[in-house]
Amino acid sequence: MKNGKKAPTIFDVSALSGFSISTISRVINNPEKVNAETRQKVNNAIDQLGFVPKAEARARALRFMGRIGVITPFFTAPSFIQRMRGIANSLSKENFDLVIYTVDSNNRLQSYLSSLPLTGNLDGLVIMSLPVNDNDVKRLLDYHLPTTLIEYPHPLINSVEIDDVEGGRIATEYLIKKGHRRIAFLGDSDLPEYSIHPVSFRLKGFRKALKSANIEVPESFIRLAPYNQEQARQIAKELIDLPNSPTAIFAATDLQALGVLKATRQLGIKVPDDLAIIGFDDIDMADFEDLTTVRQHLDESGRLAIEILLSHIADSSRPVQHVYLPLTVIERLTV
Amino acid sequence: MKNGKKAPTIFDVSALSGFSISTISRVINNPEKVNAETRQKVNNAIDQLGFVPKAEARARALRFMGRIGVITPFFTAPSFIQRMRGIANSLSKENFDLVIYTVDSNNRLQSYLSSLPLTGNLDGLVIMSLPVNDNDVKRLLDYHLPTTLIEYPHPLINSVEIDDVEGGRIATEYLIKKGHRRIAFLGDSDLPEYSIHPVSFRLKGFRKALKSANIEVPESFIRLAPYNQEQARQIAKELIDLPNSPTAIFAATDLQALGVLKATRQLGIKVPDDLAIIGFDDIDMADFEDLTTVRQHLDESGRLAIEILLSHIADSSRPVQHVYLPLTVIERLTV
DNA sequence: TACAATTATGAAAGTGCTTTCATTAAAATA
DNA sequence: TATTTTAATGAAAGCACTTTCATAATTGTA
Repeated sequence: MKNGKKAPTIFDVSALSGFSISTISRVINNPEKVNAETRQKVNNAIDQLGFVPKAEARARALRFMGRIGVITPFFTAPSFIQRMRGIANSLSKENFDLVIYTVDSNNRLQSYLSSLPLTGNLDGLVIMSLPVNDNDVKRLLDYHLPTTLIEYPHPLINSVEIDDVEGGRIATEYLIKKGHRRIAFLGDSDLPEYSIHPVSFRLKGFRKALKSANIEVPESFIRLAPYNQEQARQIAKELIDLPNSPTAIFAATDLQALGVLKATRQLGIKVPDDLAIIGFDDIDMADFEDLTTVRQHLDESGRLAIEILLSHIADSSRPVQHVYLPLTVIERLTV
Repeated sequence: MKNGKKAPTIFDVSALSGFSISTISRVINNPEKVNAETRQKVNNAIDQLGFVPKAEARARALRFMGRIGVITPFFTAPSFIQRMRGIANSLSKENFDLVIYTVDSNNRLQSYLSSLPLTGNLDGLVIMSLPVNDNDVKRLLDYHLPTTLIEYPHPLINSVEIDDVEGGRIATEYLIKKGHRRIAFLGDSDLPEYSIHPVSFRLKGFRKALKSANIEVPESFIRLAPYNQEQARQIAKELIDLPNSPTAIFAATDLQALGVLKATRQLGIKVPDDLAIIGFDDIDMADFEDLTTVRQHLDESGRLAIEILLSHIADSSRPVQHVYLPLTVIERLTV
């Protein structure tokens, strides 16, 4: 198969197969554009020589690597996955490879952030729901690695964001408009050090809306719990057991809202009559469960991030873009 | 530092500094061969432009980081995502990058399969729920690209599989043991040409189990529908409306089982008393919905695939491994 | 001071690939 | 059968550098 010689080039394959280098290149990159018989012969020659195209030469000729990196928190929350889906979908249409870097500690985040821009084997980077500091940004800029941030903004870098305060406000106002006065808030706690915490902004919006409406919230109505359904269910039960319990709960993430919903089912509480529930995110399951929620269009955020990124890769003179995704209450059956 | 332009090339530095590209190149690669004053000027120009020689960057990229590719069907079914999660999780613990190749057509699959082994970019490959032919396998082997298949086996390549026939049998027997005699089957149809179809094996198991138990199935009890909840819900309603309707439904995927479950809620049918439902896969949502199902431990399949892959990367003399994942009925509340 | 060495530089020829464009052969249509 | 389309191929022009070789300027030597 391989003879001990120098690494074979596309020219060797051309010589052995009798076809031009253009055809060899085609067999490798656009096999469907070449006659089956020819393709077969070329492939034979490739196999015979053990030819492996050099990535560096390829990148040089193409002027890009065809590879986008995504730095994302540990693959676990449904919302991350839906963003990823948006990213993967639009990327595959554009014929880019997707390289995923999962972050499970501050250390790892920093290590990615400091090495990735230097390696030169990425055409662009998406940083999802993770904080970057000025130093990281400077490096990204210095090494000309086009980047889009999702959820965490920075003035010098493209971003796709939502206004969490506003989102919290919208959700709460919706509840108020429906006549609720005793409204509880359920958010997540125990966030890992490397991650960001949008929920605290949603809480801010919650407070703001109530203040505008001149409604007092007892502190016992504001609860934080680890981000999972089990704990949310637990808290929901506690809230329901409170004397003068809330008539509505705003859960700052859908996952937790679903936990609350489950609690109501177990307790035989009627939703929305006895208790209204509104979530935040609009994950896939929200639709299935008919959960009323604030949609932030997760898939779209991924799609958009890629769109912006690719446009900046194509034309790096474009000005930095900061896109705000609209937030809307999706009315379903739980309020 | 950088003005919004394209990434500068050695030519830009040449133009700005007034020296030829040869000199620029020398300043970078053999600084001692160029006059100190010239070198200074060139360096100034380099700094001014923020020029980063691509090749050098790439050299630095020779960091110790491996790269694992995963070829996966279009990022959509929850089961794929859970497998991915298993993969991403175990990979992030090791020093490997994860490159994702999403397949949305036969063409693309073939193009990945024929080009990936050649590029030498990957240290290992996982092919998820996608069929490979002997030719593909030969290429993988010839180019020494360690590979693990998930769900679709091949004698010459590592694989992580489940026995779908057996799974269908288990689910059906479970229903029979619970006293059901009129059992319907709901599977998915309209599979894209490039994908595999485990559900047909589950149907085989279904038939087998019924035969062993001497139970006849009317053909009207065996239904296929596109893979989504909406259609599943529709079909469920039709089944329920049948004269002498089934007392149990085996949905060959959880997603469809959940569609059925939703139909029962809308129709006010009591589960499991009026209708029992069993699914297959055990996706996250199954737990939330208390769906009785056959667990195939999706996360684990991803984890295992990586484990096998890495061990083969470390020691290529290892014999091919075919691992069968156990299937068990997870008893929850719908049967 | 004449001539060889040395040093600093640029022109141009690679490097291994991709892609555009033109050409030819084959198929489809009139 | 003549003519337009389409498919399959090759020639050649990039791509972003590195390297070789030739040339000019400077220094060293007798």
